[in-house]
Amino acid sequence: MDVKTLCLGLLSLGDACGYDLKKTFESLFKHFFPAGYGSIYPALADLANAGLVECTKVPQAGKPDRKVYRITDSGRRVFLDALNHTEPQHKLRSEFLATIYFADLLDTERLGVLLDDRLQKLRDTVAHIEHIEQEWGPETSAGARFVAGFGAVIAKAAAEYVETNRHLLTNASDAERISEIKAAAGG
Amino acid sequence: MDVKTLCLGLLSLGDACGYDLKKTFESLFKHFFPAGYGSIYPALADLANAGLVECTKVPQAGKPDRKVYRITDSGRRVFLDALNHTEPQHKLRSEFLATIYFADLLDTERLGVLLDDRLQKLRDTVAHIEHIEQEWGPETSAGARFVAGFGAVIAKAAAEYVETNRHLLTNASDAERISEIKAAAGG
DNA sequence: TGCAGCATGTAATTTGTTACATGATTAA
DNA sequence: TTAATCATGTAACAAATTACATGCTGCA
Repeated sequence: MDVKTLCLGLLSLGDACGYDLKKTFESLFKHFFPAGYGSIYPALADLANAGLVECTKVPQAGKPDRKVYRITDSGRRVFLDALNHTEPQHKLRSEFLATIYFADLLDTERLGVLLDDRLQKLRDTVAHIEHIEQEWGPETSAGARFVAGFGAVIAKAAAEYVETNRHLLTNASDAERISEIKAAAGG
Repeated sequence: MDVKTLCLGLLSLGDACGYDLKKTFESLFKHFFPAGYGSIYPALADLANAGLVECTKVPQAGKPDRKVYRITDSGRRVFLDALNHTEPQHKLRSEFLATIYFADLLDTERLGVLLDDRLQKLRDTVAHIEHIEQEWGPETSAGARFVAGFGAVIAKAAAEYVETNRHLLTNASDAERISEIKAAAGG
């Protein structure tokens, strides 16, 4: 599943132009499947080229034509097929954790900033997801709700972990750190 | 922070050849910063080319020369600099969540398989991290322990979420699903 | 006056993945 | 005899990011 396939999937829920899709990617999706214009516009062009979507140009005053895409029957089939016959991956790539791995090479101040920043981002994530959920009506799909809940739970767990364990990286001497961490692991 | 920089960082902890680094990437790192030979070997070549590491060839019987890399002073400086002057990202790309978002397009059986698979992978992750932690001696860095703990906590939280909420995707009628999810969100 | 929002894209670059290519040793 | 481990790489390909390029409207 790449950006192209996901665009196709989003179009299966309703017509949209590239700008609209970008907004969708900026809501819930941004937390687990980010994409920018540089991926979305070429994806739409490819999909149209393959006959999986159709494009209608809507003229606008003082703006480029709004190119509204609609999924075709063929597109629906292709998306269903992708959904059912590919094993979905779940990939994390954390420069944050890689950096923290080398915590003893960082000075205390820098380490504090990194942890604070991450914590802030995690809290922002939770707040953003909860905000999105509040705006959802009763028609919202179970899938969307499940995914939002997943994101919120993970971000909360991560934030709590950072909060309760950051002192292990900064406070104590090496010997103290180790015994504390061992004790924490046992509980 | 890319694979190249991370290789440099790992070499700051001790000399290694590409094969050794791959094993390191297959232990804890695989859960938050995966890399294959196709990234590691070119990375080492680049680092050597830039004078950030030095390479010593150790002849072996019936095997290619073992190319042992050692970080240089310049390499250490560059790594320290990267660690201190880049804001580390934390990127998730989940085809799994994207697929689940479209749960209502999946038949129950397929959905069940997807959830079971993910659950199994999450449990494998927890088991693997705990196995790694058991083998660690008292000299293990606080950074490594923090990162391992982080990974384990997140995987556990994810597994628990999937376990306790999967029925929302499969069991009930649409109307029942929605009220259940709302109730769960409130608690 | 300046910035955010609407609306489109292209092109270069970066990065990583996958497949290919080789080959001895050792344990089950 | 078959698979895993050790040990090296290259080359083609896929995919996404970033920077570039344009330009009107409406609000503060």
